[in-house]
Amino acid sequence: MYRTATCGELRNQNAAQTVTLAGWVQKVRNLGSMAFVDLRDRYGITQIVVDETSPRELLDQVDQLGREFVIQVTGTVRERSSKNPKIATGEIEVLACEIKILALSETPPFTIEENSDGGDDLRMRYRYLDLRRAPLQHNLLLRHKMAQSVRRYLDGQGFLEIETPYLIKSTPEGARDFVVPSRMNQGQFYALPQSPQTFKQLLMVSGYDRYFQIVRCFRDEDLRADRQPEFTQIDCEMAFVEREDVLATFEGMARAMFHEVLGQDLDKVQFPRMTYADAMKYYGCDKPDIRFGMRIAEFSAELRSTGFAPFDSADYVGAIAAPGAAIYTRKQLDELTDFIKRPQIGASGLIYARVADDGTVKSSVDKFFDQATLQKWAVATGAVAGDLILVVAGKAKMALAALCALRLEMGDRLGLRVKGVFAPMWVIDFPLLEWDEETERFYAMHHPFTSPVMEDFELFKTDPGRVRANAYDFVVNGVEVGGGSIRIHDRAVQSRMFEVLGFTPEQAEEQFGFLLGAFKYGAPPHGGIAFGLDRWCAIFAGVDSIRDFIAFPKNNSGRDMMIDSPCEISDEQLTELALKIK
RNA sequence: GGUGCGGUAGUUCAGCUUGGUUAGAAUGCCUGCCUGUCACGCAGGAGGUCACGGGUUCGAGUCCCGUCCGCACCGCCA
Repeated sequence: MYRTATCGELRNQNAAQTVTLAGWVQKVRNLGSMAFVDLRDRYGITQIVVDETSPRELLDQVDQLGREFVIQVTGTVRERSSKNPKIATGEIEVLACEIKILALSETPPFTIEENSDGGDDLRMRYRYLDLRRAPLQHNLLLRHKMAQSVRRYLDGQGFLEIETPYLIKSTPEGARDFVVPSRMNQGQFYALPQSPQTFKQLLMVSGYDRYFQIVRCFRDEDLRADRQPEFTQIDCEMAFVEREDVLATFEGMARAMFHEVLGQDLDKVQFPRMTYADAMKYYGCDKPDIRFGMRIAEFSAELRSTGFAPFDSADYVGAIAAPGAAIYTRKQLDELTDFIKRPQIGASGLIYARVADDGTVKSSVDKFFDQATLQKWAVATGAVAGDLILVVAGKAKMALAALCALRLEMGDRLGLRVKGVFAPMWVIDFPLLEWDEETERFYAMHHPFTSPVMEDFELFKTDPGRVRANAYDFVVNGVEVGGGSIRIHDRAVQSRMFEVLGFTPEQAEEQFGFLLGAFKYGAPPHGGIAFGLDRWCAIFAGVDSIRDFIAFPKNNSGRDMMIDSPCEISDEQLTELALKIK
């Protein structure tokens, strides 16, 4: 037996017991005729001591230990004469009588501590060392708890966990596919699934009316802090349901997770619902952070022909009021101006107005607007004495994006985006279709299997862009954590959808014939949702990047820096696959 | 595809704006001393292709151009 206890469990009540511990050497503190060794495993750190009562060779042995050596220590638990309240085992130490080295270690390239001195690059290359650090272990533990919580809840609701294939078929819609060449079918390729979408719908046709899967999905698109080429979805589908059934079921799941994982019981009232149109209007994006107000007020119409060129020529003028920010200095305002003038946003400028203590409004454009007009700005944005009104004008898309970014920036600066506070919500009534200027055709905003809101069905003929989708996103603190829809289960509606998307019947048949075929044999009404597990973990931990919730993530350019992939393959492999690299 | 920031000791960084003696700090590492440490302490030591290539200059870590790499963002992500 390698150990009788872990490094995190011994307390005063274990005093006088003989124990054997095994773990990694965190630190050796050699004081001459006595020495301390911090022994670490994933449960904690226990102090090993060798003192004047110990045999001389034990002290010599301790002197030979290096960081990250794996050792096994047998000794007696005793109360410390000077305790350390900072660690759980700080009351006790183990007086060693035998130390065995199980494995040597080279000096690691960075410190294996709470706050490592290693940079991202290095930590990724030595991910197996990085994963020894407590913060990473806590992250993976959090992820484990979330996955368990999901399974418990959904199992309790009668959902079956069913696996779907990873080697499937490439489709042109949506994200780029990762493809896998087939050796047995030369010149042909599998694609890795962007999501198990069509398979879960087929499972509904097959009568498994409640399905879920915690499943890896693959998208060959550029990465971000919150986007990895392979990521994990909590993928769910239900039959014989309407939107309300889906929302209620998964609101329940979210509550269970908040309770079980974070110990937070959310308000009993239903999660707020907001239409896509309202989200865009008041928050400038489809995933608002509603932990704080500062809603966008539009006053495009009122400000036309006032002689102020940036407003007169703009097709949109909007503003937000930052509470208490009237004290902002010129320098801070310049920073905000630069912030929205960045090429990523591309606003041409920022107009500001301060609300003084007496309620008068003093703006950067006083020459063009009288006090009565400025007062209207204050009323529209809800600004009161001490607030700062920030106005952006320009093309609607850009101005709303700028106001959205500005709102979040001010939220951060004013400490309104409080860690540990969660504002879950549903965004509903997304547009079904999105017009693409480049290819001059409609694309499905969600995916081509999303059901339109039936009362909008007639608009298909006249104004397809205005058809709403029976789709919904689950948003927490400004992050899209999940999304889903009621699906089309009617062959005729599905055909109509493909038609609007510019598919010929032949193309539709070739790409999705299996689904259309299945719908011939009795497809129940169904709908579902998928949540991004990695993102949900990051949200719960209050950080922006999902990388530290994935054991072995990829870097910015999609590389695994540890195993060094992707990499070239041998000529033999290429020949076998009938592939040629040009 | 694009924008911004960065690349200097094992590691994290300073130095670059204003080019000029032997490139510094902290930490880690090594050696010695040390009986209650837990960021142990004290003394000493080793450790550098200043990412790579080109250019400007009497002279480049420092200025310019290109390349590569990392990070963040825009496009993209049904």
